[in-house]
Amino acid sequence: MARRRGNPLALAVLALLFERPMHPYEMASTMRARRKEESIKLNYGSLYSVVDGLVKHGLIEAVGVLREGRRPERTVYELTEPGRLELFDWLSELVSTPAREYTSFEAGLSLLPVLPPEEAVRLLEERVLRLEQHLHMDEALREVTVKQGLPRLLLIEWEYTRMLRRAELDWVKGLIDELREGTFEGLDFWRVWHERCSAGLEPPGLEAIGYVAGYPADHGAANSAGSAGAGSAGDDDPEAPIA
Amino acid sequence: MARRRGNPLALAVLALLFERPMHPYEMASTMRARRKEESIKLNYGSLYSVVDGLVKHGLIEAVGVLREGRRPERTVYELTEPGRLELFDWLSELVSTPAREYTSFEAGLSLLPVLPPEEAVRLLEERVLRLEQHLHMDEALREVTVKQGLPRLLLIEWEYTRMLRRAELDWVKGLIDELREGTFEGLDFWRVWHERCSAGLEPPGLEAIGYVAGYPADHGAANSAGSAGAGSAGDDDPEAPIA
DNA sequence: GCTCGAATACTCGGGGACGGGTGATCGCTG
DNA sequence: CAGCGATCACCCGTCCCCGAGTATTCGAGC
Repeated sequence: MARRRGNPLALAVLALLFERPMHPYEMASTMRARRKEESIKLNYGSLYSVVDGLVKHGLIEAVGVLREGRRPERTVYELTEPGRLELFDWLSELVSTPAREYTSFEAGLSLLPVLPPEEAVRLLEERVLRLEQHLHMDEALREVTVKQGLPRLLLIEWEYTRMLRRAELDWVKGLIDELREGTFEGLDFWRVWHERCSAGLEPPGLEAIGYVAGYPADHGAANSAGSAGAGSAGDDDPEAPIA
Repeated sequence: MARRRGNPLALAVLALLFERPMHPYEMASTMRARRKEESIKLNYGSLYSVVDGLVKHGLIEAVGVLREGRRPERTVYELTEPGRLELFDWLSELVSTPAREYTSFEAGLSLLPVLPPEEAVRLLEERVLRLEQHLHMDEALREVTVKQGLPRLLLIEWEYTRMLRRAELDWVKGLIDELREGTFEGLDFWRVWHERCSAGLEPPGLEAIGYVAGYPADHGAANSAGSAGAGSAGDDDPEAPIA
């Protein structure tokens, strides 16, 4: 009971069984045929464990085992009533409620100051190229798929991701421009800070540009006491924040 | 060697140690102070295991154990030379190379046909509301943070996600409109398909709209035997899924 | 009729993430 | 000075994920 909604693959399984009973391998094939592995991560290891999980929670159940020719057995599953409810409930949640997702580009951006500005620009330009390539390939693949007769209804997620990629592309281009033109706020601080770090020195704190404490005002006193520790000389600022 | 680049939290650890030696708990505090937990998933369980992993691969090493007052011991780590290289290499990859990411909304969209169209619209509208709320809260939080003096350089990732959310918002609105106006291609098929599934019948195949086989042309012959809709034709089908 | 490759159907063991503990200490208050 | 809550610092058991492997069988071509 009260199962943790983890892997979306489980939802996909429920959705497939909503159409008709299937055995796991067939679920995988169907997902492939409909290009759903593009939007829902699929691999066999996960598939079978996810199916087991659903059985254990009573959301699906085995309806029989077939053997055809002398192929291995195939266990066919069907949706139970609780499973049907879970399917609608879970899917509703996914659609109606934006969830915090952590993308790796976001992670990269948030650590960007670690790189020297010039290097950052170079890498961002590389990203632009790659994004453009991906967009073209997507486009091509999409045309093929549509020609095969898959209706738009079954490809909305493509439109979504395509639009996101495009938006990202534009944004990155804009960022590059700002960096190139030098209109990006704090660029000089970036450079200085980076040089000192690379040299193995204590980096300058944010005081340099008006930043005072590493903590929001309300945390006030409580500070990770001994941060000064290692190399730096005795100084009045025991907690040079970024330092 | 040849370690698998998994959790971005590991990268964040490397980045922090690039500035100066720290003990794990301090890394966490620093990330919080800089609002990095917004873009890189942080929890203590992962942090300590990630640190262990980095030590095991020789990318960081313990430089000592401090005890201050009579607090518990704190093991302080520093970056090794291989660690420094890995840091730059990994970060470069994140920035320069777009990676396939699976978001849950994408998963939701790709299974959307499971819901009746009216319900889908309702849920999408809910999403619009929630997105707008989030955007406003972000905006507010951002203002506060900026007033605390965090420079733009340390908040680029916010600009990125904000822009993404905005783009999503617009897109969802557009989709809703199309569905409401009935200009969305295949809407009637959707309705029919859904009703039959709900009634426990075999859903109509895609032949109804010109789609022929579950597989792209080049797979040709090999078809997961029953995909064409067992219920419809006379049953020469040897493996009608359930009995 | 034989071989090669692709498809079928699943198994398994390692590894990593995660969340919920667990003490111990510090500061404040009555 | 006793008690209370907040903070500090870390550990551990569980669950879940995943990718590589395996054994079989069908079909196409020579």
